[in-house]
Amino acid sequence: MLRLWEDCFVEEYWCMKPEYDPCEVEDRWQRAWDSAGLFHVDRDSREKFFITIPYPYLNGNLHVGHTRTFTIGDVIARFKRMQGYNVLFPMGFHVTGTPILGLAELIAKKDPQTLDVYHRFHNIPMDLLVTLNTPSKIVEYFKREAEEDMRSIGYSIDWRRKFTTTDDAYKKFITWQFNLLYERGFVGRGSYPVRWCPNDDNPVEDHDILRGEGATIIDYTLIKFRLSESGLVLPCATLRPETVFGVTNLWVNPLVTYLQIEVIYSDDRREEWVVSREACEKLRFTDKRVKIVGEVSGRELIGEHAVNPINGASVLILPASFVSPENGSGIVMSVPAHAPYDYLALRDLYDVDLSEYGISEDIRDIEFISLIRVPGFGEFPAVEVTEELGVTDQSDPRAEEATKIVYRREFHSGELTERTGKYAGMKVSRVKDVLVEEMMERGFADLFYEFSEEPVICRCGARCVVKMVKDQWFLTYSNPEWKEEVYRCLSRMKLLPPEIRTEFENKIDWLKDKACARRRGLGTRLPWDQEWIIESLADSTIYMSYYILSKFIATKVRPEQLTESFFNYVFLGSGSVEAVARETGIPLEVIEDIRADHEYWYPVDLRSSGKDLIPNHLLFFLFHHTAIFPEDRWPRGIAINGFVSLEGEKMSKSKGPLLTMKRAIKEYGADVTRLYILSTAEYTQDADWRSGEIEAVKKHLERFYRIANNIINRRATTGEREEKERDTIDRWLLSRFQHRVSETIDALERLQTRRALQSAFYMVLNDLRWYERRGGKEALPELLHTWTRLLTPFIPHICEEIHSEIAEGFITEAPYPTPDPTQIDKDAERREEYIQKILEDIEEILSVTKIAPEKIILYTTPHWKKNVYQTALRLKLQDGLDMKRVISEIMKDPEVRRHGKEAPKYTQRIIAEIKKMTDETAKLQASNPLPEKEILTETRKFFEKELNCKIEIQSAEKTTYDPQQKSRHAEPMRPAIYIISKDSENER
RNA sequence: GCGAGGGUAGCCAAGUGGUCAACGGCGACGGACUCAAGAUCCGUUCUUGAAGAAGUUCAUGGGUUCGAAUCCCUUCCCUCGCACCA
Repeated sequence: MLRLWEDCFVEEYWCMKPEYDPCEVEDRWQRAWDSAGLFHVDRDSREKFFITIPYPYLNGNLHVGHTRTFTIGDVIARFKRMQGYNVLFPMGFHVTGTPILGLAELIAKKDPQTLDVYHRFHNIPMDLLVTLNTPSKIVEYFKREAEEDMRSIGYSIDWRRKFTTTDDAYKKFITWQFNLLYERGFVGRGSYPVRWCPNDDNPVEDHDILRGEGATIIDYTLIKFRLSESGLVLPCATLRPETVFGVTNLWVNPLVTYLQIEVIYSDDRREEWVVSREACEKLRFTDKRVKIVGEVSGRELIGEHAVNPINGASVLILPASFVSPENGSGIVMSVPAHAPYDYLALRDLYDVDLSEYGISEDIRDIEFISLIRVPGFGEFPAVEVTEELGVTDQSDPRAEEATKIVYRREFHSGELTERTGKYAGMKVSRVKDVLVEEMMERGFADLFYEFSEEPVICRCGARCVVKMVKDQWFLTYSNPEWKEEVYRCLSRMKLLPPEIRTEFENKIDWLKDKACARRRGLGTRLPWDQEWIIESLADSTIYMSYYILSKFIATKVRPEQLTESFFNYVFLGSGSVEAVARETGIPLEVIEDIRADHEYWYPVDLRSSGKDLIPNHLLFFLFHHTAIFPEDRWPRGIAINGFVSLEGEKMSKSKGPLLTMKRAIKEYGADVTRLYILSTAEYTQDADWRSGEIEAVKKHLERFYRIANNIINRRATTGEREEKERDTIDRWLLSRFQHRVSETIDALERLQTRRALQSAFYMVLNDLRWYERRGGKEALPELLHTWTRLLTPFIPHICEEIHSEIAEGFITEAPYPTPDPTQIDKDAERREEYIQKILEDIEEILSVTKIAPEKIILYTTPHWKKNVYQTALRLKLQDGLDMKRVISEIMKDPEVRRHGKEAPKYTQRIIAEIKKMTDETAKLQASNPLPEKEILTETRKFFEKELNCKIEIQSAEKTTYDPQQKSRHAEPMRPAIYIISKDSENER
């Protein structure tokens, strides 16, 4: 390697610019890579590595958040490429769905906020921005920009494979895929509750919501009590259907006017219900129809009796102020044993005269019914908790707290009692689903949906509701067998960081069926029901396989030739190639070529992505792969990284603040941006982009360039290099460097770009500081040669630039360094540590004593201490290091005996020190003790330069000058120090 | 509420049983260079210390251990996700 470097140098005239100009350098190398087609990869005999990053959604420019995820991918792609893999790193563009449509509309109507954000934060000139008023113009614009950005930051992407998710060929691919899913039974149809704006007549998404963004849909059970006389249904909404066994009465608010309504089920069953006006409105959006029949005042209901469907018990209807017509049906079932509100409301009535409602019974006679057993509580947990907290009445805010406590305890550790018949002994947490299902079957109950917080207001100003969307198509992710397959897939995958495995497992459990088609937006139509457009997360689950095909589109294959059998053959290997060739008209060799490419490249080895995609895209990515592909084509790895914030603030595409990739590159250059984003945070940690920090990174990179420049320059001007024996310091530098190399590789294998850069960049820079301080020079060219290669995946442009001065060819194609064990020199490392330690000690003494030194004398250890030290080391390695043994050993030595007083003291201290030592170090110290005197003599000049005073080396064995008897402190590896002050009288 | 992750010096952040007063970066301070500033380079940066040392630290309180930032438990706090939306 050194040869290469020299050959090139002696002859060629050095032409590297002394000042680093990122713009010029980066552009030049990007063009060079491109024209050499470095990243256009095809099937060959090498081992492949297929890495993908989720394609960006084109409703804006790429920003520094994308930059993080994509750059991590590029580093791995470049790293693997240099390691000799045939690396495929492709990119496409995601445009299906509604946001681009929405953006086009906003721009078309010149929405001021949108124009402002896209102008200021997305850096689009205003005159151009206003022309982006259709989805296709938006897609065209951002597609061009995104590719340009990714090129100008130096990503090693095979651009021949790019595509857009609305391309005809891609749509064929999606159609094939959905037909397959449908055939294989992964698609279902049913009704679905969604957040809905009645004014827009559309589902609302988070960003459509003005108020109540956090609201989720909660499913209540509606239990149908019936009035004893009229048979009217009094539906009671509850989150705890199991407590139906403990109902003692119902609650109605006497101040509310209820509606009597006719409820018509989709199968034409009819029932008459009594509910609040608000509840009636909510019911309009369910799959039932409602007709108002009349009004009933709360007062009228109170005093009547109703029948509990579960056990036929007759219960009294009582007044309660806590009952709100806004919640549920406006009628509440009362379970005083387990619900603090019910207990309080009942207690509040104890001394109230209810005769105005025609109630003559004594409320105190109502017996509480205990149906849940909880450890730590008696029969009536609600009563206990209420009393404990001292809740005064039903309007006391602490009633809410009491409710939470009881609910939580009962849910997690409660068990149903005999009172519940066949459910006795079941855990509360398990019984709900079973019970509800059974009650629904028997017509005792129904489902009812509510927002977790009210109100939810749409951007149009209307109040949103929960609507049942009928005949919705969905992917049946809840299918346990499907989940089982995904588990199997996951269990064999490499996940980075490893902690995210539980996250994935939890999310697999949690995943329910998911609607996969919408009425609005860009995308592919559902093949068997053209009314619907396939939802955009559903159409981007296995598209990585499409990259393999996309290379052939437009050159060898036309979209209309992409038939079902074509896909079945190239992706699944089913059918015959002859039949496909006949059917499609695609030449047989081309089909076989595509098939072979698929077999070669697939599966995906690593998908690297932001953490926001775990509960959706990445999960679907796994589900669909297991559904469509055979096991050997299932993904092999996923890596997750965190977000990027801007000076502590969250970025937002639609509201700002936002820093685009374009602007970052323009301001700092591609390599600085890469270096910064890779080194600022690791894995799932969020990175905070700070201009102060990136400026510092820029300076570091400039320093790197300067160092390289100096090395090259010096060589070039010196001309011939005299073959010099390597000094210890050269061996030290190269030895340290081997550790840096192995750590960098280890970190990269785990995708720890931050750790990798700490080692490959910052640590090496620091090593160089010491090296230079020690006067090292000779190892620099050799170091530079390997160092640039080590750094190439991170900062490829500057490395190419340096490399072009010292070697032939692209460094991008050069082999990645591997640690060279022959360069590891433990002695050199120990030597430098020894020197550093002495320097530190002297500096510490100087700073404490504030002596201006005239001269410093270093006394090396006396022989007898060396003996003790070696004996202790030997005994440690023989595993018998204790005071007694050491003493008895060393006392055999007459020389030691002569120091009989000091020896035990010293021994004791040295034992503690040596005990802490690793065996490896001990072995080295024992077998190969450092020649201290020799080292110090060699290093004298260095100390003199550093400390700016004279240095003298003496042996403690026989000193020539030691007025303060400092030499008695001398020990092996720790020479005694005596500092002679400039103002000292007793100078020699 | 449920789930996941986290709380380390002025700030960011590494560290998961001894080699840790704790990598690295920022900031701050000192020095070199310069007429000067900036840039650059070198060094210092918990406290105390007139000799290379000692003391007190890693959210909190307790425990395990010869030994804990690191393991176990308590409490407090922070971030993210909880869906049909990319």
